[in-house]
Amino acid sequence: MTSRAEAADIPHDETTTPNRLRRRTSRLLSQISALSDRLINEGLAQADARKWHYAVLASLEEFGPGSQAMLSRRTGIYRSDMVGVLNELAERDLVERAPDPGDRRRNVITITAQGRRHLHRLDKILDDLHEELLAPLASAERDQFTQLLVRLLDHHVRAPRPPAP
Amino acid sequence: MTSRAEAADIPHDETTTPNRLRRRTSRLLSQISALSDRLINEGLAQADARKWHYAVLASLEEFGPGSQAMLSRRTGIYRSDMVGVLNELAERDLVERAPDPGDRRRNVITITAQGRRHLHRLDKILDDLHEELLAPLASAERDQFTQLLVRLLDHHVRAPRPPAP
DNA sequence: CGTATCTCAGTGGTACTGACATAT
DNA sequence: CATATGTCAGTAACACTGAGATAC
Repeated sequence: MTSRAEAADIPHDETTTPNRLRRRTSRLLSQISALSDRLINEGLAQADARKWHYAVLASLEEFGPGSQAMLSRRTGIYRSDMVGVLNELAERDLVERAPDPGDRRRNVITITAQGRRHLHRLDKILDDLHEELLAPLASAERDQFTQLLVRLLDHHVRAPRPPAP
Repeated sequence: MTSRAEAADIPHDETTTPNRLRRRTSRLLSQISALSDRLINEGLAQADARKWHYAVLASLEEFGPGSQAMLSRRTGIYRSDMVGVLNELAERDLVERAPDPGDRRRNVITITAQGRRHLHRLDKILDDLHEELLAPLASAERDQFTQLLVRLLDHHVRAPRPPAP
């Protein structure tokens, strides 16, 4: 009698139907983000890396050496968490941490040759993972998607709340 | 001398420039998702609610009463976490939890009249929060964005990994 | 028997806060 | 003095695992 109750568990294709539960953008975002994070972390784990490793190494290669606070702003990692990430990277000889002679509060973080090689490996891995993540989207749609995300992020990072005039 | 070093911390408008760090979709996703989660949780907190509350109540109103396992599948909340969410909702008299006479393993969860009122309040709040979240996007772009998210989620939920034929 | 349900206990990574010493 | 930096300790919510008891 109740044996058929399970059939309707997950709602079927109703992408056109207004469906509050499925269409709340915030819900979609967190579900897909969780999915994406899991995918990326699993993939990077095979190279003994985590996603923060990539963020820091990429930032170093693109913008050059910098202090921990600067790296923190570039990558979005809190500066209290940056310490641990840099510890891991330094242990693996992927970055070097040296005191800044010009400002003795700071450390200057530099990517090593080994760090560069590692970064390029991670880039390859991430290419594959993104291919998997974005599989259902055509190339133009992927660009569109990325552009929309960039605009959202820019808006909120630059104007966290409407500034008081 | 070093006082101007901070000026270049955060890269400026380069949405057209290929920028590995900023354009990795997975990074954009988790950053925006974190942002969105914070926004939504702050907003819902003012109504003594959390996002899971909304998911469960909305699911109940749209699809009717159901067991905890069914709710779990509908909302994406793990069965083990559903227990706590339902405890909170039941404490507030927003749902009722009664044993299923037809299957004594199960509880039947039903939304109460008070739960419905609460849900509608949450819906209003969420409308405003989404307005804020999606502020930089035009209406058509919001729909586009949502559609892309839906397609991504559907793809990965229905085909977690390419199914063995 | 195997499987599904509800529950609880616990883990690990994450975002974030607060505080401290040191230096500018 | 106020502010910036690197560090550490700790919190809360979250995604997820595992196991036990009960019922199918």
